[in-house]
Amino acid sequence: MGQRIASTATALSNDCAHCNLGKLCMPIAVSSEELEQLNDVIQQGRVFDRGDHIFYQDDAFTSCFAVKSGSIKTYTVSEDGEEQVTGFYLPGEILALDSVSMDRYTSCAVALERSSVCEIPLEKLEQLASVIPSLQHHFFQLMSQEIRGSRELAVMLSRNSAEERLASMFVALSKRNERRHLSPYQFRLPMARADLGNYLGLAVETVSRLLTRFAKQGLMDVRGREVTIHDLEGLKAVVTHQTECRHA
Amino acid sequence: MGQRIASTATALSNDCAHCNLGKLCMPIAVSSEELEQLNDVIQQGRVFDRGDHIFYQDDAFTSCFAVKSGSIKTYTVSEDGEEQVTGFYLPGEILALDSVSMDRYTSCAVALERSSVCEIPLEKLEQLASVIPSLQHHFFQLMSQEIRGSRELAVMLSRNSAEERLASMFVALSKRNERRHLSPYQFRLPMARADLGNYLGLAVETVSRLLTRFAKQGLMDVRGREVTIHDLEGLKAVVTHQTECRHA
DNA sequence: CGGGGTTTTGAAGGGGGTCAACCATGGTGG
DNA sequence: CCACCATGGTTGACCCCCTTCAAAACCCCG
Repeated sequence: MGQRIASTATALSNDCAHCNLGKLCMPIAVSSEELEQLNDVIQQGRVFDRGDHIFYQDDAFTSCFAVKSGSIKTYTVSEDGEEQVTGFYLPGEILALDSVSMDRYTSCAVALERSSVCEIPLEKLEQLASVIPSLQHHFFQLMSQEIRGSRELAVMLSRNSAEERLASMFVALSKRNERRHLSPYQFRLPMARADLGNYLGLAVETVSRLLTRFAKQGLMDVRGREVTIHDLEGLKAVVTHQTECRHA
Repeated sequence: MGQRIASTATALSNDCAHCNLGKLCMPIAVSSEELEQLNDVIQQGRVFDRGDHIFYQDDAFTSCFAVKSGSIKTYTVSEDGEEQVTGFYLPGEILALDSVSMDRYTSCAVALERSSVCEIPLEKLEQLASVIPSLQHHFFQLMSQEIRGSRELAVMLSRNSAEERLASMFVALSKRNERRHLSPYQFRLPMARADLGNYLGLAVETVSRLLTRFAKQGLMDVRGREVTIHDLEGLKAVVTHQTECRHA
């Protein structure tokens, strides 16, 4: 590992070595020379305001994106204009891996709050990955994880009740915050209830009703966008215990 | 039992260049020298009988597998013993891409009929992919497609009615048969109704009821395992037209 | 303070799950 | 060759979870 403390390093840390995320998105052991090459490929930290789009569905595909700060929502628009939320991305996570095999983006990506995003041009990345085996390996891993994640989501959406889906979502959000060394018990909800419902295949009303139920059960609490999880284990129990709860 | 491609001289084609699938699973332009290297990596055509397992959940992960003939079902087993079907794989398709980032397989894989399967040791493949850029590129594409496929599945399972899910499944099966240059209108259903239902998040009874409904509507027909699609466009219409059908 | 979007709450109705029974099919052994 | 049984598939009745429709409450910012 190289030295992390450099006198010239600023809050604007304009390369992967000094990214405040540590190596969350690129946790690979690369030499400093290789890291330099990676920096030539990755364009650091473009900023998007709330509501700004990183890319639109059917735009020509060129790059994947890593979230540096803030949060991003991806969604598709069907021919009848219906919006379908396909994912939420937090710092350290990578967007558009599902578009790699297409020449156009398969979804829109919009900032849910002021966010900073690094661009990873795929062509250059592939060239570099041929030269740095560990980088190739890492991208295989990343994509494989993405496959597993989507597959687990599919299973959850097909088998679990509304209650289980929502609990599972908050458990996942909690876990993702912990990964970033933030509190798994208290965090800001980046998306609206409607987005949550849309993503989970539930009506907004159902989401709302369940959140009040969770609150009454002492599991968690959402005031506006401020989430407080009182009983993480209890939430996890809701996810797995298929419909065993009595609603007295 | 009456499989078309079966018993004749397929055992002789012991390399990718002469595989009767053409380049369905490895549609890359590689030189003959490179193809030879690929053959050194890929172990051709091990045969599994109906019910045989290619791998089990939690086995040490070493390889992905390409289906050469037959059909494979993947499924997970939860701690309470429930089986969850996660995928069906036909000739030219690749299994276990979701386990690449794990040291153990995340699901079981079992042959639904007598099947032949090529083994692709991942470590060797990664080494080769570093040397052959088009191979690396192809695997990125493959995995990206897998991500997109799972994500589409998730959306379908979360938003579509039972009718739409099942219609969508048969449209997909039809497409996959067409890809293999087989009839998109007439094929053998490799899996049981229960597997279909489990995969789609439906009760067996629902699958059965819908199939008889589709038959009454003149859309398609399933006698035992023999599928005949009478009105492919009609089926596609069922998938997209969210709940517009009148059930007279 | 007022307006629009978001969230919550209530009532009603349907899609699909569950339970239960019946039927079809094919493999097996006498 | 057929009786037998096991597995898989079909059909019916009932009921509950979740969606839909409707409206009130809330909240954030101008």
